[in-house]
Amino acid sequence: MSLTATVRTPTRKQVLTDLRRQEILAAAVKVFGKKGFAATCVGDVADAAKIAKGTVYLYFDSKEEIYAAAVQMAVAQLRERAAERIRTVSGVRERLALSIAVRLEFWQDKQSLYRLLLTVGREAQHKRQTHEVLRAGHAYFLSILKEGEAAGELEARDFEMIAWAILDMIRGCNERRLDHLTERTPQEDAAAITAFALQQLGLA
Amino acid sequence: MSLTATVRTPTRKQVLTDLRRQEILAAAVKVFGKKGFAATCVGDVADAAKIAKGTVYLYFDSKEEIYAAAVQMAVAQLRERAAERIRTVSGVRERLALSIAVRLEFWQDKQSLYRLLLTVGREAQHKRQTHEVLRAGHAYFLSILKEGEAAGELEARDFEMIAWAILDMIRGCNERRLDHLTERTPQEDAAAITAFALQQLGLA
Amino acid sequence: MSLTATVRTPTRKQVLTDLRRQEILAAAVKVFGKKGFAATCVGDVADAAKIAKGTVYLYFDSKEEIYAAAVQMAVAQLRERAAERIRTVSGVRERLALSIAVRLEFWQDKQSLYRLLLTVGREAQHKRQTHEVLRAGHAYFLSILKEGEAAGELEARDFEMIAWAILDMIRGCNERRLDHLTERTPQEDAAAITAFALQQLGLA
Amino acid sequence: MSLTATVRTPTRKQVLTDLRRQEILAAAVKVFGKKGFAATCVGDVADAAKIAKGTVYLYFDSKEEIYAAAVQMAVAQLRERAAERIRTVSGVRERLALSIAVRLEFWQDKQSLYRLLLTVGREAQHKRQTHEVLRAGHAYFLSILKEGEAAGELEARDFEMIAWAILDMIRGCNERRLDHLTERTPQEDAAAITAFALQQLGLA
DNA sequence: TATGAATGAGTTTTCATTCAT
DNA sequence: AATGAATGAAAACTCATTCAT
Repeated sequence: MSLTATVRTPTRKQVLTDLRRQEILAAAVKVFGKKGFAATCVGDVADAAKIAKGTVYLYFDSKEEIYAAAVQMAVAQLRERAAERIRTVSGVRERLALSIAVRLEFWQDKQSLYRLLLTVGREAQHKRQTHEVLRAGHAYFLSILKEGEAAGELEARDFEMIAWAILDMIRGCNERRLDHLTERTPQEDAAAITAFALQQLGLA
Repeated sequence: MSLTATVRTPTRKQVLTDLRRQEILAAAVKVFGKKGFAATCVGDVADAAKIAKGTVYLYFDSKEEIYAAAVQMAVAQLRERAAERIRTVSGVRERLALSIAVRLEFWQDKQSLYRLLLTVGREAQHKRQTHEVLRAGHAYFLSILKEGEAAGELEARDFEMIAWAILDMIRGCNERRLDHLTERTPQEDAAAITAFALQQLGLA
Repeated sequence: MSLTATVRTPTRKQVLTDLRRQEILAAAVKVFGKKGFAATCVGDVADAAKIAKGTVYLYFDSKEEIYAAAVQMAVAQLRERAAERIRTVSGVRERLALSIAVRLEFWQDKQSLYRLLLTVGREAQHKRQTHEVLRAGHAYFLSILKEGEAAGELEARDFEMIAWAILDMIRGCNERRLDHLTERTPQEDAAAITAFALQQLGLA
Repeated sequence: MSLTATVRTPTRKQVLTDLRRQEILAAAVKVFGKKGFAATCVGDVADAAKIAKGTVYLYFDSKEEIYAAAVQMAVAQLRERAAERIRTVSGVRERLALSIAVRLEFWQDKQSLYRLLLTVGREAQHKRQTHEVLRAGHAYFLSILKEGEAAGELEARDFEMIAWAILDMIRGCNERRLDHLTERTPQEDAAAITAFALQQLGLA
């Protein structure tokens, strides 16, 4: 009960609590992604996290809250990773190619996370969050194109539409791979989408 | 009890039954689209259709069957609409333009139906049905392109990928309109997507 | 609206009503006997009677009432048929042999009726009726034995018990035949049971 | 957390689980016996066991399984009881007398269990299980008789039929006592049935 | 009188959440 | 803090009964 102890204890507790929360969220992402929100029961999450059902409720108030936190975590990871590789290159061609490639390769080993975003992001109560992610992606590609125009690398076109088209194709390829509807690699898809975009931009 | 009456009776019953089914399906589309498949209970569908819960089961064997029928109805309607307009034109350019336009205009007044396909189609147990719809759409555009090649209107390209890209862009535009993320009209979107496609095909 | 018409009409109606009731009961015996009371739904009875579900309720107030009437009918038939053949013979041996044989042969073509009595008669609310039938059977065999004693054909024994034993064996044989647990004919069973009884009575 | 505790823990859990199962089964026997299988709902069983409806499903997968377990329990108890007393005697007379007595005395304080077997066993879906019980009983008496023949204590007869007759009489006596149609004691009934059997076997 | 579509209370079963240990 | 047995509200589905035609 010394001063130091009093100060440290909550911190240590906080760290442990956060760790447990992360473990539970990782498990939640896995099972929600596999079976969807409604078809997943709290017991499934607990099992996947190798803890008891009751323990889940020590860290989250409800199933809803678990889900919301899982989505939030997924989105945060996505943004962080995506931003990280892009700054290393310059020029429209390279930045486009890399941005597309990142968005296709990133999910390779995160299928359940992607599945979670797809299934859960569709549910009414999470629309807003999903829209934010989409808008951010669009803004990002738009900025590449506009900077290209500013740098004289591109002529003015309907960049808005092209940016959406790029996102749509990325999403389509990702979903098809997730659902085993394609045998192409992320790299092959990235190349095709990039070529597609360049042709629209008159850079082919 | 005239001969005609006797002959018509089963028809009349059939008509009434079909009407009820349509009513229930319309209600189902509405509530499934709003709350998702899992979060909607049969009572909700019944309430929306203003009938008793048990009555639903006179027309459908299970909640699953209602969903399947709703999707089937939507797909059938779309196909019919598409087929009826497509007969009026010939040539790759026109067929492509029209097919894309139909797929964008069709959903204008069927937003809850489209929402149903989006949300519910994502759930694990309905993957297969969703995939069928996607594959059918892909096959359809692919056939237009291949016939164009056979007719000498197009040179050989990666038609597979182009067909998927068209579908991806259509889907993206539709979803953005559904979510009020765009202010473009279906016609404007159709024109843009068609232009994209033609450029990829070297017909721009 | 003449006097005759007024008098006749209810009679004619009554006859028709009774006929319909009989038809429905015959159908009820069949399906109740096959599936039991609880597992049979009114629709099954209606189907078996080839009428509409609603029509059943024009002749009976409830499913319970159908069942009660069916049991009553079954019991009445049983008594009538059993009594009919017995008076033709005299002497303990013959009366016993014939009484046993009748009770085994009677059910040969009335399996669903017997099944009905077995399954339904077991249910709590129909205990009393079932007991009446059993007691009547016991009283009947007891009277044969007592008359035999009075006539000097038999020495005094525990006739009560022997009468019950005869009934028990008859019932056992009937049930085994009903359930296909035996390949013996009713006649073979009757002979065996009669031999048993005679041995107990010292007449073997 | 001693070694013993660690070793015992699963055992303790198992014991508690078994206890609960027994409690539920006891309640089930009571209500099934009173109202029959179909007319009893799981809530009734839960109420009788003074637990919540959902709790029942922690110990049994379905209403069907409860019934099956109850019957199995009854049969196992009967067998155990019979086997334990039968080892004390030898010779056809004694084994027969004892086997019959056990089957009559056993049910004295288990009326609702017996009622369960009677009422529920009659329902179509449980026929098979009931038949198994009957066949086992028959096989048991048959084996006593055949061993008696092998040991030279009995001459060959229609043992099949005699074994059935014994079972039929036991059943009749049991049912009459259940329904208050008799005032005899199980012991008196046992003596009478045994005497009956011995006379048929020429051992009287 | 006959029909069978409609009803809604009742049944089995699941599962998020609580709480005694 | 951790557990998992217990709870009971809610869901899918059934079916006896009613009633408009």
